[in-house]
Amino acid sequence: MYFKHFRMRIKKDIDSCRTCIYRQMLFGDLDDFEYKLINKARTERFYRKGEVIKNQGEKVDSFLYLRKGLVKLFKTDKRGKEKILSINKPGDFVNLLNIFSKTNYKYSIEAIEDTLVCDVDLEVLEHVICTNGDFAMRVLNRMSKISDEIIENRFEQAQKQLKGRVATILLFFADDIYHSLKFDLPITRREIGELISMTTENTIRTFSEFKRDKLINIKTKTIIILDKERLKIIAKSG
Amino acid sequence: MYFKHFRMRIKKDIDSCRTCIYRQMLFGDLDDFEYKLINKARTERFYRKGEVIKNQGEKVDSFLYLRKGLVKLFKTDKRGKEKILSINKPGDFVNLLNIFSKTNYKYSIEAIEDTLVCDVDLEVLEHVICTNGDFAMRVLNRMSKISDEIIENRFEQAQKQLKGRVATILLFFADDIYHSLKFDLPITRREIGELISMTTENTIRTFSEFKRDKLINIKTKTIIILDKERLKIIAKSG
DNA sequence: CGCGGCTTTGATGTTCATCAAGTAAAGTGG
DNA sequence: CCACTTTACTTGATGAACATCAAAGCCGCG
Repeated sequence: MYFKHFRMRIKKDIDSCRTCIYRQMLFGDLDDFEYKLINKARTERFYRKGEVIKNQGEKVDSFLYLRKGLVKLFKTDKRGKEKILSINKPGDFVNLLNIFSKTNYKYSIEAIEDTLVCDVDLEVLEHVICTNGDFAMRVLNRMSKISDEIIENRFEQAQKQLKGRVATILLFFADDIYHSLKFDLPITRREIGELISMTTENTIRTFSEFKRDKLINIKTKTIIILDKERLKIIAKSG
Repeated sequence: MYFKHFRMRIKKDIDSCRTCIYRQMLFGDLDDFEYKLINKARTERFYRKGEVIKNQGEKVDSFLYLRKGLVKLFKTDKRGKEKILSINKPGDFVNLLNIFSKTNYKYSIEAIEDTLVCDVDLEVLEHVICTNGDFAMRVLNRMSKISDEIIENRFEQAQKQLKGRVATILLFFADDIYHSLKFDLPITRREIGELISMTTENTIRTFSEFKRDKLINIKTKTIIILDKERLKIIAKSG
């Protein structure tokens, strides 16, 4: 694979963290001493598209948050088929829900675009949680919100059939990830299928159908949303 | 409904809490002062089968843990159809994953057997979390574990088809809930369908098929598992 | 330039939901 | 306690949604 020649860069750039808007969300209210502790325990890592960040089975020993790029969380079943659990974007606390269970990763994490991740040593994070109750509450609050979202999302998606799910994922990329009606898909059709629980063939068929109906335009990886309103209706009603 | 004539009992029996094995799991290491705080904020509530404990949309203002009985968490979609998210048994921290998000219940909770619930005022719980970092860590650990289980469960169930899911739910009742090969179903066939995402009719059909194949015996609500090994194989392979 | 993975389309088959219709059981009211 | 109503349960027939299988073109890359 092409990224094998690439040497992973690890940065320790305190200034880039001080100005990081994502940091503010969780670490914003820490006092100077705690902040320095976290910052010393923090590593900034860069991954090329396609690189694996964590492997299913690895020990969970750090807290990850995504600064730039895009990652997918996925699991492999016995037959070797993958299923994508979620796609995370900048600002997401990728593994927050699972880091405190003292077990190994139950899923893998892979960069699907060139990605910058902040990695905070878990022991240090736990130390700060133990000594700063308000910070602990913020972590709990964040975890609950992530959990709320997952429950709500699953519930919504479960009622939909294929067209609705494809429409939803297209709007997800357009609105939540790229903030544009035109974007390049960061994943293959097979992966989209793995994400919304359908086969590659039916993913493609639905794409073709949307193109026929002038909802979108497709040129291999490039998608242009032509009729967002109708796509929204399909995404909602199923 | 028959329970309308029933007056809800609220108890404040400190001794029953001191000896409560479930309490130990989370509140075991609190010091005397904190323990008394929690205990004062605690209410023990009894619900008859069929009673609603929390309604979708209600404010989340307490932490619930189940001492006796059985509850279901469910959501209603636009068309009025219900979907059961999970069934909780004694020892489960029913709403732990969601209580810190400062929003309202995204699901309803209903007793599906006569049920005893401990209800701890959320503000007091949060106070103790803020002042006791080790306790905060135990809460975080518990949340992560619940989350791990949900992810794992969903992943397993998603690969299975109807027979596998029905077999799984039968083993769940036999092994995890009643610890017996013979038990009375606490929910209707429709509800089983809502729990494993299939129609009432197909739930029944699968039951009938299992009966024909001498895997189980059914007499309305009463189930006897005749061939657990074969049932396990079906549950696993799908 | 040829190999392997991605993409595409069509044909076929399976799984499951929906519809219909009837029986059994359980709650309700006189 | 019995008629009445409602809800739960059951089975069969039909059709829709989706997976699977097959085959071919495309594209990047060694």
